[in-house]
Amino acid sequence: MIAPTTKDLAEVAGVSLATVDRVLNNRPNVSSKTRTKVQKAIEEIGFVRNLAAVNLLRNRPYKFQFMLPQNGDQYLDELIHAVDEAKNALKIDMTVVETIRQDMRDPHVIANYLGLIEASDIDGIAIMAPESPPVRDAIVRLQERGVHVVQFLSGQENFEEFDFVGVNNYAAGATAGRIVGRFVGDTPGTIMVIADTMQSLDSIERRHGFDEIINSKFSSLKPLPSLETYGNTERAQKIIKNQLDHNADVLAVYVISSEARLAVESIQQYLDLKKIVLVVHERTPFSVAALKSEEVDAIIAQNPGHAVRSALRILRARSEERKPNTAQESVRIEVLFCENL
Amino acid sequence: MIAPTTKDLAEVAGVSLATVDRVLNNRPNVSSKTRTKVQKAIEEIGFVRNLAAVNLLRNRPYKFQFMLPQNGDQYLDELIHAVDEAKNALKIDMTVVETIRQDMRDPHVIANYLGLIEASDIDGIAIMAPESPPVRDAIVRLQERGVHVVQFLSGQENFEEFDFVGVNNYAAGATAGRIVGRFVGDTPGTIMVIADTMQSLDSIERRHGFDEIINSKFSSLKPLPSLETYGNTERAQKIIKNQLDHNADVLAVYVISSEARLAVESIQQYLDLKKIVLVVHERTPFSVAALKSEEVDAIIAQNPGHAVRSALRILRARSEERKPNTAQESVRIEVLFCENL
DNA sequence: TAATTTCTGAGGTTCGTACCTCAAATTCCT
DNA sequence: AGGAATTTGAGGTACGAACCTCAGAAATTA
Repeated sequence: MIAPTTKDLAEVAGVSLATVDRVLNNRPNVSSKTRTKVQKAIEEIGFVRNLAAVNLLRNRPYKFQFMLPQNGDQYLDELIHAVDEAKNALKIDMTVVETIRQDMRDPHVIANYLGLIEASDIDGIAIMAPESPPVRDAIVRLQERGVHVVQFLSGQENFEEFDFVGVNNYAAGATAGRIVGRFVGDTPGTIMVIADTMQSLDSIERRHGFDEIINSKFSSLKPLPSLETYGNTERAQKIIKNQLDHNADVLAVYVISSEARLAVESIQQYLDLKKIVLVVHERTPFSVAALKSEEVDAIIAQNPGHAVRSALRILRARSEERKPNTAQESVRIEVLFCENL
Repeated sequence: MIAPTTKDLAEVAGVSLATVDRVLNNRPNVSSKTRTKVQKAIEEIGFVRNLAAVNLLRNRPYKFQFMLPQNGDQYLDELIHAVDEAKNALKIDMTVVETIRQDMRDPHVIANYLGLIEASDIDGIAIMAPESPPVRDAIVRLQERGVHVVQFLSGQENFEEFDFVGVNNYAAGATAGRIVGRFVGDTPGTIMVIADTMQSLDSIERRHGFDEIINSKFSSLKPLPSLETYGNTERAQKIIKNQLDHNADVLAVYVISSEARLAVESIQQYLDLKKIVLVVHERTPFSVAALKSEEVDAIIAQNPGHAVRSALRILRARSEERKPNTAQESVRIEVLFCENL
């Protein structure tokens, strides 16, 4: 029942400890015959490296970074807080985490920063940056230099080849659609959709998922064209008012962006939030308060703490040349009402 | 930046390594003056045991048990599956997990089994057993014998003093109430509530939470008295039919138990599931299929994989004399629609 | 066959902590 | 002050894997 060691492995394989070591650590000068012999023995006795021993010998903490946006509102604060919590929890775990803030508006700045990172600086990085070709290339090169990368919450397209932590935004939008549809009931009317910007992949995917459900399941409802606030209150109010002037029958509002405050505070000027169905994304002090006061009807959220830990587990696994546990690492689309906060 | 070792600690405290060892491992024959000196040094330099070294030296896997019910349906299968998955994931982690099945109907059998466990047998156990005084006592004594215990999903009352993994059932019931209320809309009518048994604390708490929300927020709806199936199909059908005969205006059904199949299949005989609002607990193949076919409108779930990992992390932390990370270990009340499965 | 290259084995050291023994120093008690 | 009890120090071993060196065996080439 006791775990086999390299010594047992050597014995079973009929080779010396030195050879076992050469095979396990991919050192040169091993005949392919010997190599297979050892590998067969590994299978046979179910040998697994003793991580404690490896880490002890390593005697250097794993160093990971989180690259977060420079600008944001409450959801960004939540993320930063989640990273800080992880820092404390990982003190015992030979892991050092630091947060880097980047202006995400210019992909070249991001790509440039990534281009300067060497494997000797950090073991891995979790990147929350909008999709863009320069960033994508920088990530690929970064990985080639031996730095492990996790796409964090906001991903590059086609992330099969990268590790990704975050929700399926299409499904998140669809979930929002389901809730809006069911909560509104049978009354025909329109739905306002507000985003920070529709440039980002996240917003686009959420919008697609939302429309798909509304159109297929709740055809008495009509989603209006997306409004983009660009983080500007005046603009937000103007375009909202404009859309309302042309659509008197708005029954629901779906706020697509992760930061809901600006949008919600803007529509509040023109609509009675208690009379319409309002679905937003992400749990923040603002959205929670609005949910409790029943102005917001549901929050679609991805748990930042979970996401951060998940990213760290993946980076850790990659650094130790293990496969991440995929079952554990998928971030759930949470639906929050005021009862299950 | 490099982590301080016991050697550094000894130096700062102005004592020998042997004394540091005596303090760290609570050995006798240390003057209180010396003890405080060392403890102050620990604070000062922020010393933390190097877990890798401890585990290496320990050279024995942590052994944990999950005590699950003997009888159950699909949710039990999910739990067992989750434990099995954890087994594989933890091979690398010096952790051995085994599953024990117990007939949960007789508390004395459970208490008796727990009474035979010694700290030399296992390091910790996650117990999923209904509330009862003999079990409660057995757990207390088990802990006194040095075996770490986690209440798993189903807890003894007043679990402040015990570690508990699972959702707040009052809140889970309230969430179900919220969904039922919002999905039904304004039509007045009654709600059928079906449980396996109302003997268990879980069911009672869920029912309370459910009633609280329905009565306070959706007063046009009237929850009917709980029906108890006792896991018997014939009985279920009989009592359901009986209640329907006296209440023609059933608009919704809330299935309280973790195993929804029996109840849902029974009401299906008498009601068109697509016409009523149906909320059930726990994600199982059955409930997922029913959700997809839109017979079930929402699933309130606690993720078994998450719960299992959480229980194991707590047991591990306790075994290593660490504080569990409470933020991470709370199990969320998940709300599942067919879009966010 | 001899010279050369490639492979394998034996043995040592290191990481940080736990646990051990034994001697020496300090305190306590009469 | 003397003896006993308590407290402290010095030093060792062990855990499992990574990495090192060096000698010698085996295979390959000339």
